[in-house]
Amino acid sequence: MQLIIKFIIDMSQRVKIKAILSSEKTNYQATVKGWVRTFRNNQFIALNDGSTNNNLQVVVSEQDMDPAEFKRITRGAAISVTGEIIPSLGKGQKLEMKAASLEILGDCDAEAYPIQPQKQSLEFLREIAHLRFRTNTFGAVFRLRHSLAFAVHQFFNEKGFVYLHTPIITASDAEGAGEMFRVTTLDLEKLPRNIDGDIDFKEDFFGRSTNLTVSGQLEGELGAMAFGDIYTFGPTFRAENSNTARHLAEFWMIEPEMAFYDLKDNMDLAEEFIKYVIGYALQHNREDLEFLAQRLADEEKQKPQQERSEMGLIEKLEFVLNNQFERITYTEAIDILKNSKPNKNKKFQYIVEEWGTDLQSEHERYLVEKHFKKPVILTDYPAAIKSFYMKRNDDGKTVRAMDILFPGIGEIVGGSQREENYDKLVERMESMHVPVEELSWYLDTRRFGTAPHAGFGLGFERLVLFVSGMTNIRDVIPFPRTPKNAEF
RNA sequence: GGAUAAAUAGCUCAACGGCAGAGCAGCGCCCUGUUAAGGCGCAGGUUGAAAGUUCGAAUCUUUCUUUAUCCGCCA
Repeated sequence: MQLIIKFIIDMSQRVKIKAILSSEKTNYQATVKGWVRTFRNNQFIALNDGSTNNNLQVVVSEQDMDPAEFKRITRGAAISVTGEIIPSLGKGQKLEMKAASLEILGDCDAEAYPIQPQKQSLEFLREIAHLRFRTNTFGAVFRLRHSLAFAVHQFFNEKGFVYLHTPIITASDAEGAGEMFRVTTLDLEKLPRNIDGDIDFKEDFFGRSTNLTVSGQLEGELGAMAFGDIYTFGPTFRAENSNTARHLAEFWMIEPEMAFYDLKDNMDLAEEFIKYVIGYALQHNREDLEFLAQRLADEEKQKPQQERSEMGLIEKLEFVLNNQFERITYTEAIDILKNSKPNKNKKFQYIVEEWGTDLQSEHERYLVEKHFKKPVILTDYPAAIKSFYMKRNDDGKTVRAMDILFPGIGEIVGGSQREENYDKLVERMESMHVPVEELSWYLDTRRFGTAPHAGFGLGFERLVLFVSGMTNIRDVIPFPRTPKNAEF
């Protein structure tokens, strides 16, 4: 607060529009710099500088200006204005700036500028992702994204976690988390071959085959075995040909890994974490959320009655904050689904019949959106459908896995307690054809002072998707990478 | 990877076998305390691409491209 006041007093400094609008103060000189959103009535400039979704109304007088200069005040132009902040003479805003001097910093050809003061489709704006930040919707989304990222670090920092940077380039392709992108400096026109005719990766940059990471978990576990609690937060790459509104080829994942945690501790942390960052956004991004809530409400009006959601965006976020996530086992979920109406009426595309099959999206959605109507943590999945590193339960059939399912998003968190017993882990790897030799460094944690531990992965964009109320994951990352798309 | 749908002016859409249109944006003029300002006028098109059916195709058929939605993979 002190900083803001200092900026206001020092009139030679540029002041952020957010600081001006959030203060009651009037009758002082200030300089603002930003981009013209609209220019109404040859008199009123709606100026936005990205600090807030709200614009500052700048009042200019045509008579006081050089006509050539005046014509350059166009939608999209970057300008610097110095003037007095006064109580607005018109309705619709409390404050406005009476311009004393105005400088065009950067012209904007209004005819060629694709951002227009009307509803533009999200698909079109996605094609001009380099300019879409300048719209209200994307301004709100990406300020929100920033806040959520900041809250992630703050949460873990407050809890004493160490932020560990796990590698982006990795030589292990044994994690089974998905198809990988190859990293190479080999000349694709002239690939070196060994005696057997295979590609000779000894000639490659790292002297071996390398890929982009699909998960920092295995390296994260190494850190947890020293620091106790660590988290990673970095880009993750999956070369899956996934064409959905909730998959990206390049996305940001948060992966905490905690020594001495069991599955319950893991769930408790995940729930506390999600609630913390949502709470942070509610507290710090009220205006952006209110704008996004309105946008969502307008969108909902277009839908048929039964498809509309019962809660508004902010209401939905507060509901998540104030209610316990439902915790049930896979086995309980199967029972609920078996006895559910859509299963009995054969409304499900995939009818739930026996224990052991993986749940389909429609089943997850039924549990979350119809049955419990809140986030659900599913635990203790059949071992056969989960990864090699998950700890086996005493029943021999299930593993200590947990997936957190969110309405509209599906799986937002996937995690587990890890198998800390060397022999059991190796046995499991062998039966799942995971190359034991290649992961000897990972197995060393189980050889030297192994300890119970657990962790999870949270898809950051899926979190932003949920909090922003957007529906396509491509609209919550600045420059989405998806199959057949790596523009910008 | 599979299924379905869509593609018309810069943008958002209409025309659904018979002359391709509106709103917004742009340009010109007018108005001047506006609120995605308003008024009058002008300009803007190889209807995603290619082929076919037809007297006639934006409209029907086929192929391709791109996009969206759903499913699969998953965070």
